[in-house]
Amino acid sequence: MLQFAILGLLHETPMHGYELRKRLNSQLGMFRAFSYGSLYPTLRRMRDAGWISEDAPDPAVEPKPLASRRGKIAYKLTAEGKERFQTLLAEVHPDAYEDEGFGVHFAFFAQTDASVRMRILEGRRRRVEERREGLRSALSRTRERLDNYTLELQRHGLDSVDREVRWLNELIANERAGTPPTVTHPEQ
Amino acid sequence: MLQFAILGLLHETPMHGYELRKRLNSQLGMFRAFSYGSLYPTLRRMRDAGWISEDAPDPAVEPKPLASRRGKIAYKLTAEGKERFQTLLAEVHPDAYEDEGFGVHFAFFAQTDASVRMRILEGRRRRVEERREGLRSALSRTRERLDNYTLELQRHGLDSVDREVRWLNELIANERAGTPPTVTHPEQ
DNA sequence: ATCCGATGTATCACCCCGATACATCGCCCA
DNA sequence: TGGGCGATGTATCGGGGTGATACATCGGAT
Repeated sequence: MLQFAILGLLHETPMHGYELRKRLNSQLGMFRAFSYGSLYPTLRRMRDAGWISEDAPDPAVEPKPLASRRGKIAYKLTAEGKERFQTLLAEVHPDAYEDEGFGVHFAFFAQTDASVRMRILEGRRRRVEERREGLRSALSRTRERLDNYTLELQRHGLDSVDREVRWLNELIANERAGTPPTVTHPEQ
Repeated sequence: MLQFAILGLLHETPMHGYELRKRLNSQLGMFRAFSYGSLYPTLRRMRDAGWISEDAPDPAVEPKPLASRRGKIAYKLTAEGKERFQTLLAEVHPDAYEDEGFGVHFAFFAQTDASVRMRILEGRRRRVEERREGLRSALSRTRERLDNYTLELQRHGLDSVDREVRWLNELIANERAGTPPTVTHPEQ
């Protein structure tokens, strides 16, 4: 998943690891936050796999006698990396509508085929509706046994899930109407 | 955090690991789901720490020549475990209003001191408001550079955060009014 | 002149998830 | 009577993520 997000961001422009992490946590974030402890090992794995290449800008402009001279590294996609990204964009693996992956896939919808967009949105809706039904029945089953705080927590969780279903319904309706983005939100 | 949740559930009644996991994911879940891969190691750590003890019901009712006879284990709190739970209930560590811990702490509010409840709710609100401001400024800063899908994702995230702030405001107002639980929700 | 926060790369210990294996039990229905 | 099947139940393992930390540079503000 992190790999997919990195491919997508580097598809726009080459970037340093640091900038990559900032974009990861502001654009795709909100639902997921990545740390360096996962970013750098993942970048190394991707380089070894051949999806990306590293540009160490100046080999020896300032040779600095200190041995610990760590240079800045600009990462960019290789041809294989671009191909890999297109492949991932086109497939509708369950990852695309599970919690961890949906946000990332959605963030790249502008580059995704319309039919794939629809399949992902519907898969996600189905997934969230299943959870909603599970919560509903659990709540009605245990309503008496729980104190009011626990109950309120359940209710709030159920509300959140419900809200996401409605959001997905709007998006799906707009996709069908051929009005993909720009849902008219009254801003507060 | 898992430890706190386990202490709280075992505080009601002794339980098997299996039942424990079910309760964990239905009552405190919604925001977090625990797996056996974390549950059993955690139980072992807690047993070693002395918070809980294991009851293997029948030592040798049926000695079954098969060596692989794994018995059911009922976990229950020790005196130290109860004390530990009370300590955790009383302290207002940042964990209590970070994402991972807030849900669990809230679920045990019925057993929590009123002043601690208030401090946790206010801490959580502050935390979520900070995030909201971060998102707001990030959104207005990058509004032009983003495609409409990414924008819509940001907006939905912002809405969610906003909704949580309003929820916390209601809860805090009710706490102040001395009407702790049972917020009047019109049920759909 | 100096301090400080942002930029930048990197690692480590600890923890958690998802999948899997294995075993028993209660229940239905054929 | 038996046979299947889903729920109950304990347990582990690989892969991977988090949070903290270390180190280094650089531009700007005081």
